[in-house]
Amino acid sequence: MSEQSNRKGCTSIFTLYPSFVPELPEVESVRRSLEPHLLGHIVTRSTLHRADIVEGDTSALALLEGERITTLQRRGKLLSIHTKSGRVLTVHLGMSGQLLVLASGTAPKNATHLHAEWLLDSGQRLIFRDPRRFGGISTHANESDFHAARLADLGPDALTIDAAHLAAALAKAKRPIKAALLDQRILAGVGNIYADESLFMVGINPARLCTGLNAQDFARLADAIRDVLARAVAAGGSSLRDYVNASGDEGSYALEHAVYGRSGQTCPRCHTPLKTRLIAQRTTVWCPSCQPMRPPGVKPAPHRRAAKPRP
DNA sequence: CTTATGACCTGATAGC
DNA sequence: TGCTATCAGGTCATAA
Repeated sequence: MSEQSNRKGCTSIFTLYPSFVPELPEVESVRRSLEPHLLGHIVTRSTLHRADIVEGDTSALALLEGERITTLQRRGKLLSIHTKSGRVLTVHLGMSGQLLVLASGTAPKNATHLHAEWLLDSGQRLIFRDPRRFGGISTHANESDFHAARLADLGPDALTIDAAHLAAALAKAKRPIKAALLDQRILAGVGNIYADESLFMVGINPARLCTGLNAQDFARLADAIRDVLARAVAAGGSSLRDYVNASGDEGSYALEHAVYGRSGQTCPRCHTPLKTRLIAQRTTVWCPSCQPMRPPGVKPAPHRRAAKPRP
């Protein structure tokens, strides 16, 4: 698992290494940690080392050179940097993306795969590093272009997902609920980790088809998604703060996953051996006892006979 | 239209 | 020891 490898030390004043594959909580933690270093500052120089990680205009201006950063936003797993003149630059961390803030004159410990960097008027440098290059950057001249190109196809943010939207979007979907939760057009921010965790929390089998879920299922699922993400944001934030404040230690935080990454172990709730298989091409772990294919008390629907024509 | 699948990419790890 | 095979997964293009 790459989560350990992502937590190596660094000579920067701080590093923003997500403890896990970046999903919504990790991106939100990065966003919050970057804010004090970026907001109000001017990009004095932008440098692109790999043009193919950028979608859109790759000019210095498009890469925010000379621009003053006003806000850092996030929708799902997508981070966006907004400037006073209205330009927008997005960063998606993909599988292995990192955003590093370096003090003047320092270099990252691992200086490979550095694809883009921004020198700030503070002297600090912001660096985008992404070994696997599943992540990337996009540039937009204004807010409406950014919205049309990047936000229009994204569902509402998973941190504030409500039951009504979930039910409306999925009630007629003929696919496993887990596959639907991974679909960023339905809701933005849930990946493989939090999909499995949320489904475990509400006792829904990840292979169950959306059409088999009722309004109460969607309501409890929406509650669980918000809850598990909010708790991860809080924990991830403290982890990053620990790292910044501590003397170089990586921080002791490790989120307690109930099922994710626990293949071959037993359910933390009932101690039944967990099951593992691929759903939507992703490793999926669940408890066959806590997450039955049929909810308790529900019997298979009887076959319906054709109505007899009445004379 | 909806849903499914392979490709992309590199680092870690297991096994020989 | 060094080599090879396998696995991880977010998103996109393409297929069914």
